[in-house]
Amino acid sequence: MTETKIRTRFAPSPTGYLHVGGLRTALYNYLFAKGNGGSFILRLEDTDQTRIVEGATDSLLNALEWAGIEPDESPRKPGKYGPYVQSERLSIYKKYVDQLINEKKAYYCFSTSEELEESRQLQLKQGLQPKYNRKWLPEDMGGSMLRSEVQKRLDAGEPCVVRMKVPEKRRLRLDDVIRNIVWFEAETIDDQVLLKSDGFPTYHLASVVDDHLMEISHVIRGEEWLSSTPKHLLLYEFFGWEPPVFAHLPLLLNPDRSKLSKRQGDVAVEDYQAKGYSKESLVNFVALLGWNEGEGVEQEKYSMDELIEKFKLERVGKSGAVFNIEKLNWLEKEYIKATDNRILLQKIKPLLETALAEKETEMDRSTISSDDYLLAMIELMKERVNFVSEFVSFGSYFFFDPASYEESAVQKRWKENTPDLLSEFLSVLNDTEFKVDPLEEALKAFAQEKEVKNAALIHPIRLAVSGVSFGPSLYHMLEVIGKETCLRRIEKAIKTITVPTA
RNA sequence: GGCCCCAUCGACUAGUGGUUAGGUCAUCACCCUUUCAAGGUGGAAGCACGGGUUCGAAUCCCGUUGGGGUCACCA
Repeated sequence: MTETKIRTRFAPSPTGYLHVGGLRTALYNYLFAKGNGGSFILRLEDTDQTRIVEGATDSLLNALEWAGIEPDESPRKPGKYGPYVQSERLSIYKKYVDQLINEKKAYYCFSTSEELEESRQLQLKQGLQPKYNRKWLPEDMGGSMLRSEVQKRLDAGEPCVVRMKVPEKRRLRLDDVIRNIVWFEAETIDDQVLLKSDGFPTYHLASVVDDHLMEISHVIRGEEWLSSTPKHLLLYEFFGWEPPVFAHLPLLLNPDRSKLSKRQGDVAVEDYQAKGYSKESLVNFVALLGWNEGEGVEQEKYSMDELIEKFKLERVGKSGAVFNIEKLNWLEKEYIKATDNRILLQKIKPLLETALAEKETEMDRSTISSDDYLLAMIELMKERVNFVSEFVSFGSYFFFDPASYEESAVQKRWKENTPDLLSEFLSVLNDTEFKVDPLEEALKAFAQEKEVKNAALIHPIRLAVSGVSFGPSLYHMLEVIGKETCLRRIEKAIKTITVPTA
């Protein structure tokens, strides 16, 4: 028995950005292909000329590449990437449409959109389900329209479309990997347009023809396609082709459980990219929306390689999944904690350069730009940040003197005796080596001598040095930032902060 | 409205006739602690409803309800 080669595809239309739902669809197709020694291809469905958005193709390609989902083959010249493009294949579709017409499985239709609308309204008024009425069905297909009449109109160049002739009484059976058996009655299916009056195919025709010609073995797509699948099944039958295996994925939902949409938050991959999410966390997160390993496996973090190894189409669920950002945030944080400091360093450098270019700093630029300094800062901050960008924003005091002091912290921590206490402690600090242990010893000894709690020094010093009430261990922070800067900041704080009046 | 899909904690889910219904995120409490995190421990929280089938249903069947998708010369 010969195994059919696994081939999957992702077939977006270039109408904008890559939707996170699209990302998941692409990912599942990719994972399934890779995990089964198959190929994954990319196909641009640009058959609606009116909806094409300039730059959309590039943004789609970039997002996919960023996520690490790369197609295996390309119709372009060797060495150059590029997806299959439907608008470049019009003659192919035309050929197959002609075949269907010759075989009386499709027919020309000259109805105008006004007529169509009128007919729809009429049927609605009669309480009927609006359906296309086959006024152009030729006599040799069971209609009353003369072939010669059709030909005459065609010759006159009258605009027309081609519709498929859906059989009267038929039950169509879909065997879906995820949804099992689904039955459809042919009478509920309209005579779908296959070729539009501008000569472009509709999605239905183009995708069936392409999936066949490109030898796609598994069509893995969103559930929104489920109800048009019987049309596709019929087309495979018309052509005498073996249909691919279908798998209709559950939808991604808004928190209110409607289909995930703009309006209720970000839906574009590039939005998440811009917000600073890493590809690892986004891919990981989206993979878990509808798929899991099962059988008591408690793993939450998966690398792309692990996903390829473990992904099983059969383990994809049936019900829609809410795109819950909180878990994504948690994953992002997990990834930062698990990332090597040197890799984080590379991610932070460009961000820091931008920040330094925009702002004056009283610190030594060569020091704060040095790898050693940044690595030390990363070590202190990595389990406190939510995004890589926060190393620079929340950790700004590693690079800039505080421009202001957190109001509530001043209220709470800056007491009447604080300025005097700090002034005195300053000279102690001046004689202290700026290392964690000596700093801690010095502070505790001083507090004891002055008969104050450690906290009476710790909190004000943190405030003076960082400007905020939260952050890493004080002693570690002081050590990294260094004596010169710390002393300068404490002096400045003593002069600047006014004791709050109770 | 027709057709189709779906239904376990707030969210993601495990579970395929017998479980104290498990895990993760979020949440709450406590511990650790100079703060914030991180970490540790513990808690609250769920089988939509109604009928069957069965000795026994989250699990199988039917119905109800609810949610969603789709009904274009858009994909």
